This record gives sequence, C-alpha cells and structure tokens, in this order.
Amino acid sequence: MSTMQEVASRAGVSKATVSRVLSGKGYVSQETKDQVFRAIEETGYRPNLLARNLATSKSMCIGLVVTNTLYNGNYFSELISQAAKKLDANGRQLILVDGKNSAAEEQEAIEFLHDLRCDGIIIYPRFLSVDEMDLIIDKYKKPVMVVNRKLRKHQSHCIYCDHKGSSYQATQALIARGHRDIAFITGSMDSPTAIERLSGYKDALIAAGLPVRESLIVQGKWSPASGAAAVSALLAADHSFSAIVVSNDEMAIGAMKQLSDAGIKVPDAVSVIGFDNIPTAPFLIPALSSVKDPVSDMVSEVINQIISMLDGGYLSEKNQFTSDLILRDSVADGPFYSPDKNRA
Amino acid sequence: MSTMQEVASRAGVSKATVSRVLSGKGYVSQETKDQVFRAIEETGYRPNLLARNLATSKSMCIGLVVTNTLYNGNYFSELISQAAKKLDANGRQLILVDGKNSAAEEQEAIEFLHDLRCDGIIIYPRFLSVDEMDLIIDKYKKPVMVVNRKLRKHQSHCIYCDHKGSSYQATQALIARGHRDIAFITGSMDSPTAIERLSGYKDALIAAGLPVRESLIVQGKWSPASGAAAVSALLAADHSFSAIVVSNDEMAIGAMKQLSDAGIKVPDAVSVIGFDNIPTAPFLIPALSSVKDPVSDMVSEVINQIISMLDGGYLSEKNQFTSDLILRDSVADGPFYSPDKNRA
DNA sequence: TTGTACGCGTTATCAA
DNA sequence: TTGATAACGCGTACAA
Repeated sequence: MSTMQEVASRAGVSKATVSRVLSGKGYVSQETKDQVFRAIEETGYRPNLLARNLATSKSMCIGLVVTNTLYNGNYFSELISQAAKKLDANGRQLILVDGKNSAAEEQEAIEFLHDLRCDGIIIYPRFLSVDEMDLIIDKYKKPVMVVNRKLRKHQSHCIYCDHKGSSYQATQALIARGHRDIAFITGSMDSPTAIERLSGYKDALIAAGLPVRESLIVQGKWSPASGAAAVSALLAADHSFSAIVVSNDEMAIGAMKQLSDAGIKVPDAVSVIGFDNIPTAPFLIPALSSVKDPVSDMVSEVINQIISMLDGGYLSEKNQFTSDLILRDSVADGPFYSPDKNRA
Repeated sequence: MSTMQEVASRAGVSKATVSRVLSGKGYVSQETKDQVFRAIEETGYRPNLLARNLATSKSMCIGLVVTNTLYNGNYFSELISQAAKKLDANGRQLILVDGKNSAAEEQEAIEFLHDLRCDGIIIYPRFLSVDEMDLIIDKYKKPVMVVNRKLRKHQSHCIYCDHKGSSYQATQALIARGHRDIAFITGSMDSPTAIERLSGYKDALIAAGLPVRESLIVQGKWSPASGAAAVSALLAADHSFSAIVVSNDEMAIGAMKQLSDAGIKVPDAVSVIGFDNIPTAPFLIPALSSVKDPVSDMVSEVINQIISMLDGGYLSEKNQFTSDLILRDSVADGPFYSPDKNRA
C-alpha cells in the first residue's frame, strides 16, 4: 500500500502537488502532472479513502437503513437496486445497514452511519415512530430522508405512499363488481402500513353503505404461511364471503394455496387482492388484482432530494405517491363462495 | 460534534485516558472512569469512526459486491439478510456495493471496498473470471471470499454450488418418471451457472442413453419474459416434448404462463422444473419440481471463513454445497405433450 | 494509573 | 506553479 508521500517522492514533488493533480484543483504544470501520473502507475497508488474522508468530512456514501424483517423478496431488491443505480449516477455509493428488530437498533444503525460520516441517510423505518424520526432529523446536520412515513414536522424529509387510499380503491373496485361480503387479511398490526390498509378497507365498506364485520377481518403477519392460516380461520368461522382483500402479495399467495387445498376454485368463487410488488403475481394468482407500490419512484425521489440538499438547494416537495391499481378481467363476479354452497 | 479532546478536557484528563476508558484496554481508576463517562454523557460524544479506522487500519466492516443484474427478488434478499445477520452476530457491519454491469466495474467495486479498508470482502461475481479472481486474491492481504465459483488456485477462498449436479439430478428424475423428450431452457449463456446447468442436463440424457437434441434446447435470459419467449420458440418449432427443465424459477414462471396461454394444461401435459429460490414457487407452478440453491448456507459458511481468517486461523474447507432436489407428486407421468395431440 | 507525543494518509491554507 | 505545515480525530508506545 503505497501512500501519497511515496508517490510524491518518486515524482520528485511534494504531497501537496500530488493532491492537486489528483483532485484537478489548483494549477499544476503539464510536465509535473505527467511525472506524477507516471509515479502513480509505477507504485500502483490508490488513495486511502478513510484519510480522505477524515480530512474532508465527506464520504460520497449514502447510508440506507432497512430493518431485517423487511428484507423480503422483490420489494426489497427493487428498493436496493434502484437506490444503488441512482446513487451511482451521482458518483456515490450505497451503504446498506441492518436495522434489525427494534427501534433502538434502527436508531443505532442511523448513528453508525452518522459516525461513518455518510453524506446522507435514508431510513425505511419499521419500528421508529414518526416523532422519533422528526427528532433524529433535528439532531443531524446531514440530509436524512424517511421513506414510507408521513412526518409531522419535517414534511420535506419524507416520501410516502397512500396505503389507505390504495386499500380503499381495491375494496371499492370489488364492491363495484358486486361483491358484498368481502373479507380482509391484515398485515402485522404493529406496522403503520398494515393499519392504514385496514382502515382503507373499512372506509370503503362504510362509504358503500356496507357493514364492517369484524368476523371477516383476520390478522396476518405478511408471510405466506400467515396468509394461509388466515384463510383457514375464515373458513372455520363459517361465514360467507365472495372476495378477500389481502394486505400483501406474499400472504395472497398463501391464501391462494389454502383456498385451493380446501377445494375452493378461486377464479370462480373468491377474489384475492394483493398489494406490493411481486411482478409475476398477476398471472400466478388467477384471481389477483394487485396494487403496486411505486417503490422505485419513491426511492428515486428520495435520492433526488438528498442530492439536492447536498448541493444546497431544496427541491420542490413531491411527498405523496399513490399505488397503481391493476384489476384483471379474470376476477369473476360469481358464483360467490359461501360455506353452505361449497361444503360437500 | 464533540471530539475526544473535548471529553478529555471536560473530565479533566487526557485524550489517552478517554481512549482507554472507551476501549476497555489498559488500567483506569474507577473514579476517573466515572468522570469520563459523565463527560461523555454531557457532551453526547460519539467516536469518529473514520478517525478510528484510519488509526487502526480496521473498520469492522465486510464488503459485499453483487452485480446489479443479480439484484433479483428472493435469492438476493436471502443472500443479503443472511450476510447481515451473521456479521452482526460477530459485531460487524455489511457494506453492499454494486458491481454494476461489467468485469471492470466489479473489479472497481472491490477496490473501492479495499480503499475503505474493509476487514474483508465477499464477491458474488457475475463477469469476473475465476482467473481474474485468483489474481485479486493474490493482490490483497485482507480476506477475500468468492461465492458461486470454483477457483483454481485459492480453493479455500471460494464456496460454490454444484449446478451441474443439480441439473443432472433434475433431468434424471424426469427420465426416471418416463419422460424421454425433455426440453431445456438455458440461462444467459455468458454465465458459468447457465453453462453448468446445461451441461448437467446433457450428461443426464447421455447417461440414460437418450439423444441430446439441440432443437429442444432454447436460450433464455433468466427473466420471466425470456422463459415465456423460450416456450413460444419451442412450440413454434413443432417438436414433441413432455417436460421442460428450466434454468431458474423466474423463467419457469414465464414458461408456465406461455404454456397456459397456449392452452396446454401443465400438470397433465408438461413438467416444468425450476431452480433457485422462490419459496412460493412449488405451489404457484403446479407442475414445478424445484432445485433449491442453499444460498443461506453458502453465505453463512463464507462469513465463518472470513471471520476465521481475521482471527488468524483457517477453517477446515467445506467448499462445495449441493442443491436440494424437491420433486412433487403433481408432476404427472403423462399424457405427454406433443404438437399433434394438442393442436386443435 | 496517567500523560506526552507521534503516526495514520489526506486535504487545505498560506507563503514562497 | 510549488512546498511546508497545520488540521482531521483517534490509537498507542513510551515515559512518568
């Protein structure tokens, strides 16, 4: 590992000159430039980024905190890949840090990134409350952006998606097709997203003058297995329903399996609506109509915003994104499922 | 941002003492310890990791290079999450760096991590050749581990999976069920994995005394769309086949869709075998029997090895992993598909 | 048990 | 156009 000093000696100049050549700042004669470059070639010199970052208090890195429980398939990879691509186009690197399983650990991950002098931090929170995040933003000078939460105080530091609206639309679409008995499978209820989606479902029923029946609402935990379990619970409860709104695709897949195992032909009898981002889901789950979160767009906007903050300016504020509702023809209007009709 | 010096002044001691308190190394009286801790509380001091890393030439970080094209759904998230978890248990952080789209960029990503003084580097290569990687390992002092490639020289620095064997087994299983006309959809042929899988398929045919028919081998590009296109090509070619081995799940899903669109009932007529790691695939694709890559195990082993190298020792060498072959009953033995039989 | 002083490899300021 | 030299913030022999 040769240092800048070694390059300098070899080129017969001072460290300062080498530094100038590398940064392109300041005046250096072509002659000495050539000498320096040759010395760099010969020594295989590479700048020590730690030293550079320490000296400049910059790192050309943006940190991303995502909690372990969200490391989940397509949604996650879309998030990461979009972030990496956008940042790369800006000459920066992405550093991914695990937020693990609690608010304290999410907090710790943020501080770690800060201690590393990241130029900016993106948080996709799972446990931290919006108030805690507002405090965090107050605390740091460097740009901090929050994805998937609507902050109270720092409105321009967050990007979020209208989960309630998406859920409302999905439910409304089913109602428009004639469904009246619509079940709902929630996500983990400690997640704001899950709560919003449930509330969109309820509001849509109410708006249509339909009753909200708690017996048709079952809790899931985002996983395929929990979706399957939820369907079992619904079937066991012996209530009629002709459609299910499921709070994400993974659970929808589990729900499908369980329905199928129970001998219920979904395209004919029950509509399942997922959310999120499994691109293949629309044709894997016959009756699925899906609501796709615009992860890519949101991440993209977050990074625009961070870069803009680093450059001193503030972008105009486009905070709220809406999901795309994709309805498919194969969602049949009937015959609807009811325990009596489907039991042997 | 208060520094160690400020803490020291406030506590009425020297920097060195503060450093000792923080590291737990060296003797410090309880009394001064208390004073230092109080000063830390009061100032909200946090060590500057850049400075620490520069001073020690360590970073407690492990870098992971993955190429953009591999940021793909479940396989990728399983890789990342396992890596993050294992490292965390060891008190280290994972830094993910994009290998982008070429060998040069993969190389650059590695150097970046090195310039950041990562304690170790994990490469999941896409474009770098094994020889190039052997050279890279020679070049660096810090531990470098390669996933999914069998190196020539540094055998203990790589972990790989027997893709050829998996493919062989999958094909063999179909043959055992009576299939004789088995088509194959490859991955991108610039990928060693794709080449190995193809060769396993061929060998299995040969071993069973069956002909290798190039007309039944179609190139895909790992994506669902390319799987669908491959099936179109197969159908257009007008050759009979009763089963397809598909080089990954994504393509298998696309293949399924295309078969279904063509009016071919898969469970009855065509068996599709995928690879990789979509956990829900087995019940999403009726006729799928799958070969699952042990990503988690491989990553886990890689990290064990890196940690062991950092601690000076070398683990015993468990390099090769094998995939699990999961066959499902629903893979029907017949009737087989043939153009004549299925055309209107 | 504590403090001094130097090194880590850069960048940046100011003379020359 | 170039070169000393002082930061940057921390670790660590070595001395006290």
